[in-house]
Amino acid sequence: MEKTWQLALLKWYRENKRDLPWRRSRDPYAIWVSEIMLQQTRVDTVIPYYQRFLALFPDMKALAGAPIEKVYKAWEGLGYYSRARNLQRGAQTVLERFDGAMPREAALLQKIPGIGEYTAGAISSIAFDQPACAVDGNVMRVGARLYGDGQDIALPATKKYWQKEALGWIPQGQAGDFNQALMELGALICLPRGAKCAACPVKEWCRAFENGQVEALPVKSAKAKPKVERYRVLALVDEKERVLFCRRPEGGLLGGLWLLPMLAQGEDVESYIAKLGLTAVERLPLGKARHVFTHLVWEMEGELIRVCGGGSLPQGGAWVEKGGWQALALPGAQAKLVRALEEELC
DNA sequence: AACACGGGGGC
DNA sequence: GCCCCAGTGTT
Repeated sequence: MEKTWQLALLKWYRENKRDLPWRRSRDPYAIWVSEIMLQQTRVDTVIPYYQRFLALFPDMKALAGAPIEKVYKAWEGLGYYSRARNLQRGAQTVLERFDGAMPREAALLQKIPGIGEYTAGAISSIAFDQPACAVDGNVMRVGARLYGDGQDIALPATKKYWQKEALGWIPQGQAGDFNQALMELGALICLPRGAKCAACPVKEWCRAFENGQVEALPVKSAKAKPKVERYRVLALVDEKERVLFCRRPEGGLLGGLWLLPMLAQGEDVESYIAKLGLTAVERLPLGKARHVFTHLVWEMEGELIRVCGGGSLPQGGAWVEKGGWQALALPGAQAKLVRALEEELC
């Protein structure tokens, strides 16, 4: 054990790192986009989105000036849609408040919408080689095992602890590679379950490996069970074969995305239709669908209702021609019902 | 400190 | 079906 685990890890990273698209760029904007996409999202999922997004919005100005609808469409299916909105707001912020140049210091980066402690440290270290830490779930897992630490990583206080520790680990002038090396170790070797300790470059230094505690660490307290909500999903189809979609308000669940109107259990379908000045001509079931969010479950029952007449539109509502909804950003939550609708209409 | 906020992958 | 994840913003 002639050297430190930090240098062993760095050496391993340089020999084994994956060839990822954002690692081919030194453009802070490109690195920023990748870090936002990678929040709570796996590398394999992100890659195609990243490439499409950079082709669509190659620089900060292109993103800042784009219609938000296009930004949402590019994000469709990635989830956590406030990331897309904040990324654009962030680009506008950098152009207006920072003269178009990304700040180098983590503390300044954190003033940009969508950039929190982790992402500020990641951009500062990776794009600018500033000595900042970037502590995420991976880094806490690696730390907990290396040091045999049983603190609950679900607690904010534990994150604070590891941020302070991780700052002290950074080899002089190599923050970018070192931080990426920690994440790479967490992603490839020090897995949540089934860790590949035999292939680990720092196993000689690992307390959990030494004590047979690898699977027991890190400690993470359980989250509350998701709440179940039941909805009737309506595909209202008018005489011209147009379908009513509603755009969700910004900020909340699926903010900015388009959905078929949903009625909570107990709400009356007839009166909803009547309120829009419509008359139901024909009704047929579209089947059931279930969608699980982190904190919520939607149990939906779809119904196609052919209507005539028409007066008012609901909040955020619009009649969309058959097939026209391909251009809208639709969440995965209703994908099954929208497919069933398409089958009925063709 | 707790909660809201998506979706996909692994077993 | 259950668990996990390259977090941030709001309250």
